Amino acid sequence: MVNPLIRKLENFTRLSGQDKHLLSEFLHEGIRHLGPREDIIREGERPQSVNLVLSGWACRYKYLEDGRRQIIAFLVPGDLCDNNFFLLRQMDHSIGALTPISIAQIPRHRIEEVSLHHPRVAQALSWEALTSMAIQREWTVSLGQRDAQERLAHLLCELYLRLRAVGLTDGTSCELPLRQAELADALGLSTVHVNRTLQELRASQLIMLKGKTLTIPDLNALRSVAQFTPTYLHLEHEGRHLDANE
Amino acid sequence: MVNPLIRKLENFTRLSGQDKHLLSEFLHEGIRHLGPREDIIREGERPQSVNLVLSGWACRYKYLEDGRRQIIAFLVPGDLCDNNFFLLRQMDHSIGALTPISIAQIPRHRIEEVSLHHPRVAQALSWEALTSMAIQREWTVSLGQRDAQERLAHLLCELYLRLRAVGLTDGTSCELPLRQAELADALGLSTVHVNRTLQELRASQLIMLKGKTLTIPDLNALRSVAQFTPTYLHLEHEGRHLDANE
DNA sequence: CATCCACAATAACCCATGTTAAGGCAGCTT
DNA sequence: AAGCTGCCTTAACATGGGTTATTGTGGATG
Repeated sequence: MVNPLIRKLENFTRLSGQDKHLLSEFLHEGIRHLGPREDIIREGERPQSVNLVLSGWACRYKYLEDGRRQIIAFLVPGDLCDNNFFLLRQMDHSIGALTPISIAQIPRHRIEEVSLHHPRVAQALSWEALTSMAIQREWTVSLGQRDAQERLAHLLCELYLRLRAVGLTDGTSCELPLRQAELADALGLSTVHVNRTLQELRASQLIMLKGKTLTIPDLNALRSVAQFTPTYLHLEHEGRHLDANE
Repeated sequence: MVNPLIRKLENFTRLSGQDKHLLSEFLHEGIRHLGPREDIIREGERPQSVNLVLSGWACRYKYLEDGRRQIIAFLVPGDLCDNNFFLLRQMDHSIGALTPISIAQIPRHRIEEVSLHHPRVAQALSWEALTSMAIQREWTVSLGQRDAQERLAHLLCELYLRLRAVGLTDGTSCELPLRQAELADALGLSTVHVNRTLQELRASQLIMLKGKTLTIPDLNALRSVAQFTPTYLHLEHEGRHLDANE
């Protein structure tokens, strides 16, 4: 298994052998394995290191006092959970595993060392932070303006492209190890309505979803339902252009 | 007028005289004055510098094809509009002025220089980026889970505390130069419903809002309506604790 | 000082989505 | 193989908030 972070960063820039070596050393410091519903880090804790998802899915989430839960972000292989968060006194949200997951714990000093002495890698890590902000902004747009069908279709497009960027798609399919309740908490909808909306997308032949496998037979069709524009993922660098259907 | 960025960063850390000197030099490079509805930077452009709000209000926003608009963030004095965005090929959203506004254009090389040679200032700028991400996450929670009254109350608490952090409150009052249509686009509600909800908050004596002045006679009361917890603003550093009513 | 104009305030009606409740089904467990 | 258990599906009904339309209001302008 190649370090999915390297794979992801190569969507932004070419990395030298030395850069990759540096990044692959991130893995040697301590790998944790967690099961579904276990927390990687919890609201209120003080983060001391940076967690990198190697395999499996996780999510940021926050509970309100009365039990409502919002899933704030999904984290897939190659995603950094909390880059730079050690600057803060405490986590303002929790991060939990959704599937069995393995994560590398990267000690703070390694990150700081890289950002001091390896500007190219530091830049790539900044790019990863910028795209995760861009994704958060796009979620704001979805939750504020898009209706249920657009919102769901938009999320599925995003997840498919993010997985493709780290080599985790297979033709027109990818894993989608989420329960409808988790989709609901991410989309700000009820589980019942997520179910209805999935039925609609299925009926329109826009998606197939059996078990934990999602198939998008015609990505452009789904994109147009969602008004999805992939720009915000910032996956194309100079001279390289993404064909969303490729 | 003191550089509001310095004022803001001092909520995170103590800055030396030299640090402050460095930061105040950010202002000398080019100050732009824009009127309401003028854009600071537009979706699709390639950012070449970093914009700092000195006075006035701005917002990030994005239009969907059919004219729906989401306001993604409000920017008040001391906020950096697009720190590090020059790493990206293009803006994935626009930033526009809401009031007459003055902004400093900080050239890319100044920022890079600081992050290479002045780690304390670089850390402070990272902190500012981390808090703006935290605010974005909290907006995700609001849009996904909170009903209209909670959402509005939450936003007002947030804005009041952010303004207080840069010295722009006066007792229990602050400026709120937003039209109801802008609140609506930020909250994912219709203008009609924003109006209804403002009436409710007024009727409950939770806020007073005449002209462009907002008064929150009892911040804790408004906080409890919103289930507002200020942690995510990360305004208290070691040894210093915020009294939300102070 | 009359007229605009942008914005705020209300009212009447409607619909997308929430809520509650009741099956259904597949994969474990004993 | 019977019975759980967790999740998906569906139905009936309720409601928060949207839509459309009209009126009010205060500050700018000729």
